Amino acid sequence: MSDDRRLDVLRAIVEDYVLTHEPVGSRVLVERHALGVSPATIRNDMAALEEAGYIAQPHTSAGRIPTDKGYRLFVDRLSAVKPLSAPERKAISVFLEEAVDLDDVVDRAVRLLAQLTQQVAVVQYPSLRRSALRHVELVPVADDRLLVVIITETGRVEQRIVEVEGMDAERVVPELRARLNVHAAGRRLIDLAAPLEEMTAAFAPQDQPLVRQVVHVVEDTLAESTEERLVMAGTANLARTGTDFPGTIRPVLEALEENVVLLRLLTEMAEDSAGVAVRIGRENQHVGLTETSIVAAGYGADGEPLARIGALGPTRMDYAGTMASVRAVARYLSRILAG
Amino acid sequence: MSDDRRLDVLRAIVEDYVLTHEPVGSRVLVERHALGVSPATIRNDMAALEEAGYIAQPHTSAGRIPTDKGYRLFVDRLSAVKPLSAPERKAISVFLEEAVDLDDVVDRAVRLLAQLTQQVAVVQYPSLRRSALRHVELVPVADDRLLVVIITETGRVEQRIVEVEGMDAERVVPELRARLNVHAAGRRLIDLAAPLEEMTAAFAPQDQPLVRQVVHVVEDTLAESTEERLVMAGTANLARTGTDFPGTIRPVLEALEENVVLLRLLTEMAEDSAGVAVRIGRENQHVGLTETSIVAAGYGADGEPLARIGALGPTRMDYAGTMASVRAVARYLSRILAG
DNA sequence: ATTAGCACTCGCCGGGGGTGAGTGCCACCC
DNA sequence: GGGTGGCACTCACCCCCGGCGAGTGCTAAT
Repeated sequence: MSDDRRLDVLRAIVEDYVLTHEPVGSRVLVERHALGVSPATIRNDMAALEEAGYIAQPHTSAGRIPTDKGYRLFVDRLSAVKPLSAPERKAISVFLEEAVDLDDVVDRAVRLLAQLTQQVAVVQYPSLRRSALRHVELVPVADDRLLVVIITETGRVEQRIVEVEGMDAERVVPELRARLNVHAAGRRLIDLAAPLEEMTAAFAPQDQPLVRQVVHVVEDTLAESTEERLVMAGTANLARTGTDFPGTIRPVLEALEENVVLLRLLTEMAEDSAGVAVRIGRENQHVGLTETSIVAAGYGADGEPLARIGALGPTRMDYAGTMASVRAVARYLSRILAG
Repeated sequence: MSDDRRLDVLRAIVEDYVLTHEPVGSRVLVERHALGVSPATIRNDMAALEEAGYIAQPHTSAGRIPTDKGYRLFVDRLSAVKPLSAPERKAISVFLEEAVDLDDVVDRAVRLLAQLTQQVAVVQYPSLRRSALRHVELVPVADDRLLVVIITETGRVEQRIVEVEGMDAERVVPELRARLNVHAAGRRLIDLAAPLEEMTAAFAPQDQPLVRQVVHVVEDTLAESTEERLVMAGTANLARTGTDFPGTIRPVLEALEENVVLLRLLTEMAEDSAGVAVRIGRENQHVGLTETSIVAAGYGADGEPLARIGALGPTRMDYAGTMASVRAVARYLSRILAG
């Protein structure tokens, strides 16, 4: 028995099932794919594939459907990411380039991805952690309140308000603003700690509390909060076919509202050689997502991605197409942000 | 025939139907409500109510369900907004007061409302249009790029980047920053036009393009873009019962993704005397929302609301409870933002 | 190793009768 | 004239059942 043919059979089953949403039997398999053998032979292969856990039967007299394990093998070894056509790539590029600012870029990217994949699309905001600082601005807005505005190389602006008692705005703030920008400009968070510590030491003792507070806020803002923002589009695609999920899509929607869950998932996902990561069905431990698959890719600088984008849909999805779209959008997003 | 009793019957039908999600017949009506007459009498009343268009029969041998018109009468004349209990109010207040900044307030409010109503909750960000300006900050970030940061009385911070050729940052920007803050501080958009025009005229002719551009951005930012932000929670509640919507919830989810549609809807809705506005079923022209009702209320200053919040669910919803929750959250939101 | 043949399983579909909730109407009562 | 009991009627829902057919696993032959 040929192992190659068995894999061909698995590939054919996945492709047919994704297309038709119906269990696929041995006869249609030989009709639709040039397998060169009879249905009986296929049946033997299918029995072996089922034994190995790659496919399953919904009930006795039905065809086979792929298991999570079957999809995994398909994704890892049987499917090639099919590149998009030139016009498609052109359309993506043009659409994204029309964006007027970062929010618009992200918004367009997520809608585009939802449209392309016909799945739920998720875009994580560029992470400040790995993004270099461009400018810090301090604005006193009341006797005891100081607004800290942080501008990054990616064009992102974050603001925080710190409350400080007995602040001498006239004297300290301009100096702090100047020093901060000298020490911070162009640096990434990871390179900031030492220079800022040095800078703090240079201030007079009575000003140190204020300085420390501001430094803390700058570091804090870059480190945490902004990594947590993401936008989503295409949730309506979940309701496309009633048969896609057992019962309701409620648990999926609930999981999607937990941004924390999604963010953890995205950051956990390691990319393979093609730059795309895939989680299939129960590989997602989260209870609401055991019937879904997620395709994700990083964007930003090539070596070290700033953030990730992803597409989420039923395990029975067009992996090749989805992976191609996710990768393409991630690449154009990187290009836009770099330019 | 007593008109009062007919209205009692309608109220009883709405209440039972909302509770059971099943067409309600004459017998259960007299069993569950102290109507004091026999089922036969109720049947006559029901025939009259159906004739008048307030209720309908799904099929010949079924009970009655309310029509949109029936819900409308119920909301307008038959239901009192039932105030929340003291512990409930306390919990709302405490939960919202724990918020650390505006984003957090809005996020907590929307989740809270979704939880309370078991519907989809929507919160519109406080509108800058009616919010007074606190401070404008100008930050040159490159030779030809100027960052404009706008801070409002509600603590909102908006930023825009304007591109200007041949900007003399050293000279003009500080002056413009100073003048802007003198002329704009504490004013609402509606009061800004004249002072800004005057201010612009005071600048040297060669600086006018820059000044006009910045003024334009300030006015623009306050007028439009920021009114368009809203957050949503509880979409999973749409999938609670499969029977709530004919077929799928897909059109509803699609409509909900069109923020523009929701924003228009919210701003169109006029509040009644109780401070709550209700749109029922087909009163929402938007095609995806003809099977849903929306309960909305403004928040912010009492006279002139800054923005609106709303709860959206199937027309068959608990109007009294939803209206109470929406009103309560709106009030506490107003209080938090004022404090 | 592959294949044709064959018996077997079992989900799906359509038809049909029974059931019961609910109605509309009519005659009657106060 | 409004309210009521009685009654025939309608019709969605449920369950049962038999036929159908897709698909399988097994076996024997090539």
